[in-house]
Amino acid sequence: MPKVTEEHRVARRQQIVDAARTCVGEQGFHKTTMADVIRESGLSAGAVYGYFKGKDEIVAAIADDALSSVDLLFQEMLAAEGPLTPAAALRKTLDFVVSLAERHGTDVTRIGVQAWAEALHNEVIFATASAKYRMLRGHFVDVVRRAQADGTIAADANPEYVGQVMFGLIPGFILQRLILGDVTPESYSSGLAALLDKP
Amino acid sequence: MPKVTEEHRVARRQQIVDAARTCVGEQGFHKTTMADVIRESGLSAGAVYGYFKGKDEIVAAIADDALSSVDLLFQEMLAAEGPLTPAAALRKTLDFVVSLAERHGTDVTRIGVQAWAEALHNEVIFATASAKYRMLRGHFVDVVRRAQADGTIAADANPEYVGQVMFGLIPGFILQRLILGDVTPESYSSGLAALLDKP
Amino acid sequence: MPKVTEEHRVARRQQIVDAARTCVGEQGFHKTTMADVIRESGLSAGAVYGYFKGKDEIVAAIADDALSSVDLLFQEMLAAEGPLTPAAALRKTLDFVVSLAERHGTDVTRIGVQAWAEALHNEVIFATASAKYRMLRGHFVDVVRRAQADGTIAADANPEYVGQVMFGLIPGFILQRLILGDVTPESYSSGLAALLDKP
Amino acid sequence: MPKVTEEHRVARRQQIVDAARTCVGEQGFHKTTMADVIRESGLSAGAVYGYFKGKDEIVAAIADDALSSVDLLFQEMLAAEGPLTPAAALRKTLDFVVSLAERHGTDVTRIGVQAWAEALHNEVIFATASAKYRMLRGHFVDVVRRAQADGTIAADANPEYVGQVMFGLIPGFILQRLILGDVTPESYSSGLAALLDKP
DNA sequence: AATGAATGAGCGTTCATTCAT
DNA sequence: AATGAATGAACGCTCATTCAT
Repeated sequence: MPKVTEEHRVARRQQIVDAARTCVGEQGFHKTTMADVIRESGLSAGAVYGYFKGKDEIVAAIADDALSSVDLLFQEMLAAEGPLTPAAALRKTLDFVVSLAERHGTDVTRIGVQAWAEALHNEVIFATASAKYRMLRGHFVDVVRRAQADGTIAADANPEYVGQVMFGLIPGFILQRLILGDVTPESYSSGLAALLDKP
Repeated sequence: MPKVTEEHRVARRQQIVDAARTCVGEQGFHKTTMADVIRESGLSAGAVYGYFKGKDEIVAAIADDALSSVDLLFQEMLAAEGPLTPAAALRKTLDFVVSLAERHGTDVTRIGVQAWAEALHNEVIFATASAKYRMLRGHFVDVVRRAQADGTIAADANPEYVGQVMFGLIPGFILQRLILGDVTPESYSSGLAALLDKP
Repeated sequence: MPKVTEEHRVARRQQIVDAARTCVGEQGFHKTTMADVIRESGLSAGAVYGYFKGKDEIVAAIADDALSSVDLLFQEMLAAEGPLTPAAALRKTLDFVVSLAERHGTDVTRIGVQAWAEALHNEVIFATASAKYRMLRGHFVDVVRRAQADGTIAADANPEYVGQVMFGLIPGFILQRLILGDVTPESYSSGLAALLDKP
Repeated sequence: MPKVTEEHRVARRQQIVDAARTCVGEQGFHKTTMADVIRESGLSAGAVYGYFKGKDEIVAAIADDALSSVDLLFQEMLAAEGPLTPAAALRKTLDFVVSLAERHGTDVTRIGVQAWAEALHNEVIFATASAKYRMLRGHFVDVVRRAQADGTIAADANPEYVGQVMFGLIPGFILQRLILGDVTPESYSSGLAALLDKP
C-alpha cells in the first residue's frame, strides 16, 4: 500500500468527476452506469470506489459542481462597488450561463436541470440545491437593495420578493435554451426591458 | 371478462396512469419500477402491458399530462375578451399552477420538473415538451400583443421576446416553490410589480 | 350453449391445426405463441382452448400429422402387387417427400425436423415418432423381403437391417434438402445407384 | 479475483458450455433457462454474462461444438493414405458417432438433432450447420473419389451425388438410434453391405 | 359455445458493489 | 493502492392459461 500524495488523490478524484460529468451530460444520471464512468475515467472499478463510496456520492459531487457554478460570477460582480441595475445584473448572469454552457465538452446547464429533478427525491442533492440557490438568490437580493438605494427600484418594495423574480428568470432561460433553442441573452434581456419600460 | 366497453378501457388506462403518476411523484421516473406501478394500480403485470407497450410509454403518458396541464388555463383566459395585462395573466397562471400542484394526491409540478430532465435524453418527451411549451409561450405572446394594442407595452417591442420572459418566469416559480419553499403567487407577483413600476 | 354438429367441431379443429402448422413452419414450435395461433386461426383464445387442452396438445397434433404423412404413400405403393426394387421404392418415396414439402404453404418436412428434436424431450411425441417410424421402416422391410423373393437382394441378408438403411436414407435427404439445398430425388437416387452397382 | 490468465478464461468458458450442454441434452434448447445454466455451471448470473452476450450465444456455441464433432474423425481417417472403401469409411464414422454419443455425461447426437431443428429458424446456427455439413460431406466425396481411382466405384459416377448418399446415411442412423433404439454400427453396416452386394 | 381481458409465475438480462489477488 | 472478475438482487417484460360475461 504505497502512500500517495494529496495532490494525486485530488487529481484522481477530479478525473472521476470529469468522466462522470461527461457521461451524465450525454445520458443523464440514471442511464449512466458505473461501468460507463469507470470506462470513461480510465481507472478500474476498485480505484473509483476508493475515491467515492458509491454512485450516489459521485452524482452528488457532479450536481454540487453544476449547482455552484453560477455563484462564481457574483463573487466578482458584487465585489466591484458601484451602480449595478437589476437589468444589468441579469444580463451579465445570462451571458455567464451561456459561457458556462458552451465551455468544455459538457453543457453544465444540462447537468443543472438533471439536478433539479434529482433534488426532489434525493435528500443530499436537495440540501445542496437549497443552499446554493438560496445563496444565489441572496446575491440578487443584494442587487435589489443597491437599486433601492439608487432609487432604481421603489424603496418600499420587498427586496426578497424582487429577488425571487430575478432569480426566477434564470431557470426559464436555461429551459427555453435547451428545449426550445431560441432564446439568447439578447432576446431575453430585451424582452425584459420592454416589460420594464412602461410607456 | 371480455366484451368490455370503450369507457372501461379508458378508465383502466387512467387507473394505470394515475398509479404511475403517484409512484413517479414519490420516487421519480427512474426509481419507479413497473412492479411499483403494477402494485399501486391494483392490476396484474399482464393487464398493464395490455394498455401500454412498456415503461417508456407510461412515462411518456404521464409527462404529456403534466406538460399539458397549464395550457388548459389559457383556453378560458384568452377566450374572455377584454384587457388582460401581462402582470394579470402571470398572476392567474401562478395561481393556477399552485392549484394544480395541490390538486389530487400528487403534485403535478414535480412531474413537470422530472419531465424537463427527461426531455434532455428522451426524444419522445423532448418532442412533447417542445410542442407544449411552444404553444404555452405562444399564449403569452398573444397576451403581449393585446397589451401592445392597449398601449400597456411599447408597440415597438418584439412580442416574442417579451413572451420568452413571461413564460420564463414560470419554471423559476415552480423550482423555488419546490426547492426553496417560500414563493407564493402573491410574493412573486408583487416582486414583479416592483420591478415593473419604475419610480 | 348451443349444440354444434360433429362436422363443425372437426372443421374448427382443423382450422386450429392448420393455423398452428403455418406458425410452426415459420417460427418453430417454441417461438410460436398461443397468441400467434389464435390470431392466425381467426378464433378466440377461449375457442382454441375448447378444442385443445393446451399448447402441448396442439404441438402433438401437428407433429403427428407431419410424422404420419409419408406413410400414406406406402399404402398405395405396396398395395400394387408386383416387383418393386428397393431403389425404385426409395425413389418413389423421395419424390413423395418433395411433393409433400412443396404442397400447401407450409413445408411439412420442416415440421418433421422439429418433431425429431421435440421427440427427444416430449414423451407423447416420442411415442408417436417411435410408432410412426417403426411402421414406416416396416414398409421398407416388406420391400426388402419382396426383393429377396425376387433375388434382387441376397436371401441370407437380414431384412430388418436392410430396412434400417433404406429408411435411414430419408432423414439425410430431408436434412440436406433443407440445410444444404442441393439434393434432389434424381441426384440422390443416382448416387445410390452408383454405390449399388459394383463394377 | 482480477488479473486472470487466458487459460482461466478458457476454462471458465468451457465450464459454462459444459453446463449448458448438460442442460440442453436433458431438456432441449428452449426448455433450458439461463437460471438452469447458471445453477449447473456453479457460477453467478453476472459471471456467465461476462463470457457470453446472452442465451443465443451459448446456444450457438453448443450447437457449433455438436455439429463440428464428427469432422474430427475425418482428419485422421483421411490422413492415412491407402485404400478406404466407402463402406469402411461409413463404418468408421458410425463407430465414431456412437463413441461420441456415449462419451461424457451428455449424448452429443441429441444436441445435434436439436441443432437441425434450430437451424431452420436461427440464421447463425443455419450458417454453422451449413458450413460444417458441407465440409463433412466433402470428406465423403473425397472417399468416393479414391474409390473411383481404385475401381471400387464406377468412374463415370458423380462423386458429389454418391457423397450425398453416404453423408445422408448418418442422420438416419442417429435418428433411429435415438428414437427406435435398435440400430448399431454393425446392423447398419451389414444392411448396407447386403444392399451393395448384388447377387 | 364463444369471448378476450385478466392473471402471475417465470423468463433473459443488467449493474452497483465487493474482495481475493 | 490498484485491479477487474465475480456477485446476486432486482429489473422490464412475456405468454400459457382461466373464467366472468
